[in-house]
Amino acid sequence: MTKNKNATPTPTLSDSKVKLGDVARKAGVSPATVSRVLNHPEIVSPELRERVSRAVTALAYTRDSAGRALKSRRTRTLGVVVPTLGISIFAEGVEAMQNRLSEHGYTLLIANSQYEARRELQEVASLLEHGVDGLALVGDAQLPETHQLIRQHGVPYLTTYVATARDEVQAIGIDNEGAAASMARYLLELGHRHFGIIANLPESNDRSMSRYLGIRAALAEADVPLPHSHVISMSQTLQHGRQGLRQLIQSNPEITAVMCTTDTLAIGALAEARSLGLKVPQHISITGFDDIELASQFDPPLTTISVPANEIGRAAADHLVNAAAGVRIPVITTLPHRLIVRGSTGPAPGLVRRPKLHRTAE
Amino acid sequence: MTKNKNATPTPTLSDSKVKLGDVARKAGVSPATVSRVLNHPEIVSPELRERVSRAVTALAYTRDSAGRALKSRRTRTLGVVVPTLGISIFAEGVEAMQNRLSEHGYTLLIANSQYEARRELQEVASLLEHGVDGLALVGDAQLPETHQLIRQHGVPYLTTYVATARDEVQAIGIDNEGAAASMARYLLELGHRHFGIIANLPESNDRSMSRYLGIRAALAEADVPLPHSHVISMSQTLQHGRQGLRQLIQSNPEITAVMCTTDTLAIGALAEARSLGLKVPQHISITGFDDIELASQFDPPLTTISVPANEIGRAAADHLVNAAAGVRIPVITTLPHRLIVRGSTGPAPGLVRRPKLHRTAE
DNA sequence: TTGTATGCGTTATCAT
DNA sequence: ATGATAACGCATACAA
Repeated sequence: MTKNKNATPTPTLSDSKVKLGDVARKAGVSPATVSRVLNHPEIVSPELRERVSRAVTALAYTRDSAGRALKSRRTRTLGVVVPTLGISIFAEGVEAMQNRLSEHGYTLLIANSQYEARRELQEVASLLEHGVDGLALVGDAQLPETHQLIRQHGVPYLTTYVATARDEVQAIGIDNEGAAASMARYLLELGHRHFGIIANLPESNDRSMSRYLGIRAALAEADVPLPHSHVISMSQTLQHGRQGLRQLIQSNPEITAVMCTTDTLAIGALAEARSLGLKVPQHISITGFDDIELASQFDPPLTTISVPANEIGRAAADHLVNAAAGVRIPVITTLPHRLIVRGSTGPAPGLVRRPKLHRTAE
Repeated sequence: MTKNKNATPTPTLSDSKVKLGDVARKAGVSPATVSRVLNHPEIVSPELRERVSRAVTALAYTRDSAGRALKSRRTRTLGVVVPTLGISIFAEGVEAMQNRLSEHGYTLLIANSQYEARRELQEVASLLEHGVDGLALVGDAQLPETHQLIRQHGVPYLTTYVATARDEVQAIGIDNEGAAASMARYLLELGHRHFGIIANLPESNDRSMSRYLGIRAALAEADVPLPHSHVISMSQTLQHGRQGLRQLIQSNPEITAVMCTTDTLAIGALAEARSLGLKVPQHISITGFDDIELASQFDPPLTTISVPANEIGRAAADHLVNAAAGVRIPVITTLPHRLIVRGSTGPAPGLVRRPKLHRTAE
């Protein structure tokens, strides 16, 4: 820990310890003026503004965020907690959010919960302690303490990837239940009557649960039974998608349509179907949810629901930046999803009814 | 903006504005003592320690990061800039890094450069202004200004996913060139003599460039020519992988082995090979790089190089936390990669030589 | 329009 | 071992 004063000969770039006062001295103005030029340039006379700006660049001055935050009570930092970055729609949403925040001079703190509500709480606590000006969560399965803690801190926050949330929490996302139901109805129209479901339903994944419930509701409405044995819960990997399909088909050979709550599971299922010698969609139809990049490129391409992760991330960023600036926005935003019909679905075997193409929902 | 003093009846959770002084008063000690209990419990008498702890929990006190940072000159925040989170190995690395930092009480600021060096510089500047205690970058293609800026701030940093970097920059990653060369040698042993390459070579992707150079070197050493027309540069999507293979094969039907610098390109190529009626590996061998989840699940499963993204993220986190604490670590870490032979590669058509299985390199 | 002066919440140095 | 006190760097209320 040795202080290296005057270690480098160049005076301008020598020490990173340039502070507001140094700039002020160099420009021959008061510290307050420098601060004004930096924060509200319009209220400073052009000449001083110019003088100060030159001094700033000459000294390569950058504001110290700590002093700034202490005085202004804002860190220009937002936080986000996602289940995992390993799921591409979350990675995409986070990236979109960061891109938008970058335009606003904000910066993004990221954390992941691994689908565990308790861990989510811990990460939220950590982010709050680090002074985030706002917070984005995913889904609607937080512990009550989590909401309590955030509110106690008086920090604006919202949840994403769902359209509605309990407890007056703002939400930006899609109607998972409705989307899944529309997918089920589409398959019903194709004549399918024997459904299998592969869903990842850990405790704190309410999105998959909503999707599952949406399917259930649509089938119930059409008086199509969905026995317990036709529903399999699997964690979200290609491997488990394969395994799910195998179990489903071996125990219930009558199934003609397998609905998965995510594309990852669905693509695993597609791969396994091929391994089992099942032709898709001639023998069996398979659907996903999310519309990840691979969905359109797989053989056969996957019928799925597109989730506008980019828009979600952008909207969350905009909303939080506004809220942090004190602008109250009462919007609960339900973003549109789309049912994208591709090659993995077709009429139930033995029927001649043709699928309608490219229906859009909502 | 109305101050709501005493708005809630519960005194303990009412205002988030509990500060160190409040705790001190409640515990009947000085602020200094509270600070000591929080930061150096061991130098405080057990009784006071106890009294203070109780007051802390009773008031639900959390330290204010701004005041803390201002005084201690550390934010307990690290920054990372990746090209994009859309590439799974980067998402995986970032997640691993965050997980590790979380254990240390650190928090992670994230930014993405979209493979643009100038943007990377901007994001670095932003992170530095936000007071990060350390910084992780990707690759070795930064602008000189980027390094200059970071050093000027005196912040510890390193670069990842590469084993070496110019200018004495610390690096944690794999030997991309060597790994790609070993893959090329493996294909040479299988009898291949006509190679095609699909690489994503934007200006600031030195990893792909290294891989490409590694291949080139291995082929040159074996006196196998690699004509210009056999090398195609494509951005990293499945679509472009398809397109790359099509162009390559249509223009150069003699090619029997296509090496891609990433799995995404390779899987696109595999998909296109199937569309073109080419059997893999009977007619053509295809290789990737990264070993993403899909690589082992595709049909045929992809021969590739595994990149230990988790280890990279963890090591980067550990290194930076140490460095931020003032511990100087001179380690440049080259992590091991593995050549993973799967079903997408086989002997060159017309030969009976069999592939050796599961060789590991380095 | 510009300057002066104060305090944001914390930690650390100094006494005691 | 504990308490008083002085910064840390900046933004703003107020004075000029």
